[in-house]
Amino acid sequence: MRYWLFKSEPNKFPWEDLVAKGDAGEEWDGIRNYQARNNMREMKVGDRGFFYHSNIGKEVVGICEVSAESAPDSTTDDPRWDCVHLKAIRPFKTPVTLAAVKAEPRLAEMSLVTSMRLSVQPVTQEEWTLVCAMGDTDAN
DNA sequence: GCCAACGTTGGC
DNA sequence: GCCAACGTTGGC
Repeated sequence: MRYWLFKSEPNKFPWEDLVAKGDAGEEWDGIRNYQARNNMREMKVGDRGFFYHSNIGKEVVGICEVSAESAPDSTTDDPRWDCVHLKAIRPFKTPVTLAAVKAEPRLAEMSLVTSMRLSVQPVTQEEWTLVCAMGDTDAN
């Protein structure tokens, strides 16, 4: 299983909206960046991801799961773009802020720090475990 | 609201 | 294939 990080602006699609979708999950559409798309193409059903609120909050607020592998993005006719489906697993007990990530030397190589603008990022096992611990949240 | 970073587009 | 212009993202 691999780990990822998904960004969302909370005034467009907040964590609570993904929770409300339940097990049906949500198509993670609208990604128009090749690197982000390529990351989604590598995902398998059951992969886990952090759900990060950009702009407002700037913190990891929950854990989600890939519920369908990458398929054509239904919001466009452009065949270049496809995306996975996500469903919510559990919220973070304590959200982990970007400031906290930046303040942690062991997370200096995390994509959230090094590739700030990438909207779908890979996360290593070590980063996953550490960020979950910082958020007082079950990593599994 | 500003602006730096950076990805994409399109003229040449 | 280069690169300037442009648009978007996202932290501050």
